[in-house]
Amino acid sequence: MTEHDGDAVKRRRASARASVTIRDVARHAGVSVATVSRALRGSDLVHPATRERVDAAIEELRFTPSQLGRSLAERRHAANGIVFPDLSGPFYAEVVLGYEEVAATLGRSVLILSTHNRDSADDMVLDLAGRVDGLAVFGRTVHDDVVAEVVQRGVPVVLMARTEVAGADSVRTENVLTAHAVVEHLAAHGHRRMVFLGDPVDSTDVSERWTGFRDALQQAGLEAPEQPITAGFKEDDGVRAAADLLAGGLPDVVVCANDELALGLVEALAGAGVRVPDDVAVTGWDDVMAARYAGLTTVRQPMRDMGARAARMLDARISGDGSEPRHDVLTTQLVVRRTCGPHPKEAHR
Amino acid sequence: MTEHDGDAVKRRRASARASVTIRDVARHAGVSVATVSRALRGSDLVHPATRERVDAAIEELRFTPSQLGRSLAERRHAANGIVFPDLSGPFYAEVVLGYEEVAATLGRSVLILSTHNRDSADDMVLDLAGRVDGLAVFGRTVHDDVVAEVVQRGVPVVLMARTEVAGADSVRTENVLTAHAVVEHLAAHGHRRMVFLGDPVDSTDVSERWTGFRDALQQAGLEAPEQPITAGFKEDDGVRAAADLLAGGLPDVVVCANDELALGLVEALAGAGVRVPDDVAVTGWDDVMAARYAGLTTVRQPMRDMGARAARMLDARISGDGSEPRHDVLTTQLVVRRTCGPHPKEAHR
DNA sequence: TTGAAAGCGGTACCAA
DNA sequence: TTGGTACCGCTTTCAA
Repeated sequence: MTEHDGDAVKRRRASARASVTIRDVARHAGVSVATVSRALRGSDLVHPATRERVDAAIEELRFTPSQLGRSLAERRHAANGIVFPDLSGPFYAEVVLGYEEVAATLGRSVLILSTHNRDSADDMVLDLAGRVDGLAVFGRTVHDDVVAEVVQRGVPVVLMARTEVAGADSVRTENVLTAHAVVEHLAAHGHRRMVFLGDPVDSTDVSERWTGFRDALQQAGLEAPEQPITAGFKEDDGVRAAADLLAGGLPDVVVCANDELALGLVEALAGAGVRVPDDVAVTGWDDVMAARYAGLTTVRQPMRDMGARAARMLDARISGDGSEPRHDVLTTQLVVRRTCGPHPKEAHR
Repeated sequence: MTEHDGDAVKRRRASARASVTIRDVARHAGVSVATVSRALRGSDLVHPATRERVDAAIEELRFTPSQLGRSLAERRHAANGIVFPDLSGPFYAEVVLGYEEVAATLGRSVLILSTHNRDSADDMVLDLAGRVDGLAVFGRTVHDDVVAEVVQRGVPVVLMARTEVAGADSVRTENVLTAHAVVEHLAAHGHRRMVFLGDPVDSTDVSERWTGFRDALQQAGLEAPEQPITAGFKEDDGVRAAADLLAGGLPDVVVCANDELALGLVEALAGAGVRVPDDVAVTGWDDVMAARYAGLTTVRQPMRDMGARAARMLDARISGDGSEPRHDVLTTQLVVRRTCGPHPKEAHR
């Protein structure tokens, strides 16, 4: 009776998901699970004839090894994570693209998470850290101590577009030199009164762009505003900013923290009858696709390369590279188009 | 001696990654692993005092439960996958966004994979299927039999922008009606000779857009081309198409399979001195951000909603919904801008 | 070359 | 309320 009950339980359990396990294959092929495992891994300690029997059994039973069992035994996930503040906009897609491509080539799956600055972001990232062999973290997503915690747990971390944290690699793009280049270019147009639109508190990138902008103005002997005009990252933020600018009087130039902001601004200004660049010049940052069609002067960043690099750095760490953390800085370049004003000598594109 | 060796081995193994396990916590708190597990799961069969001891031990040992062990025991991954042909372009990002957002809310991680029409795509998807509780597959990524195989294995699948496969849910956007709307709108402009740019073989979407286009022309009593002008999905493909069109003689309108193609075409035509829409009208499909700034007349699709819906469908299946497969069709709408020609009566945007 | 068995880190049933 | 223990599915010694 008891025996019978036990059987019933066992059967019921098993039927929960009728997955074929390595034991089924072993039984079917008349060998041990160890041998099946070896055959699976392509070990050369398996007799050809045996291997054939195993392969036949695998085929017949349509067996697929469980990643979970495998990962648990191997103590590795064969997966990497990537964390973004948000996935919207044309900007992050490129980073993911570069990252995923490299990770896939290296045989690692990619887990993606966007925090949407939710309160639970910290927990979500910690949870994610428990599912991967390495983690890439973009910008302002979680607090430094969460990053530190992940590092502490032995999960390699690479930071993207974010200030360094002890024990983690990082990749970012150059901002200060390019901010100078932007200002110099605009000054060469004869523009004098320049303002910066964007919130330095939002990200390391914006912060660097703002200070670079201000310093460049001072170096050029031009009047630098005390403060940036704070704004978010979206087109709507640009639209709102337009209203404020119109109310407060237009400068010669508005240097925007990113393209979406700049595009929204240009659009709204145009809607209000202000001509860009005749009445006011505008520049962006990122060089998203829409910037080309809007003729927006901006700064190009190698986003895809950033993703790819992060994936490779992570791979090195996971593979046991114990050297000092690396901090790569990718170069960016000014892309001159229409919104900075007429430029007789420079080449358009 | 043997004992000593065993110990050494054990220690070496353990130090491979000094992770704290539930057994360590149990020992530390002076309880059984079962109790720790219960405390972890928030079971109310744990005495408050005991729980406190367990919590203290967890805290002290900085214990984090292993997702792997948990998943293996629970026989679930708490993760979903999503497969794309490619991640580039402003288009897919929106789908991922909608998908990830819902999945995250439902407590599932998201694994992302792009196949880049690699030969190994089939294997990559099968591998991915082994790491998730459900899979969303976009467009032409893998063969139908791979999808069938995944379904066979008991992993719920939802297809996006792709023809149905037995046993899988699907979400797609409406193409035929909108193709008619596009043609009718263009005909109202007085345009007569219309051609279609894009390759129906590339995707179900393009195929439907092409046949809808052709049928609409016939219904309108206009001459319909026998064949589309084949082209890929990128701006470059549009640039190449421009050269061919210029060589072969311009039609009144070029209806493009997607926006990037249309934008590349418009750009290249402009570069060749052809005025859009005066000399030739152009329309796209997708309504990506750049389309707004280029004034491209196009068709808007609710990409984010598609992703969100796929995630919810998957959730229902994973949760045991055994009803007949659902096939949702999302409505799309014509967005009239400049590139279709002057339209005195309609509203711009 | 092969097999037995001890893990990997949890969960949950059964008995106490 | 608790503890003992048998799994979950695979990998990898160790011994034969």
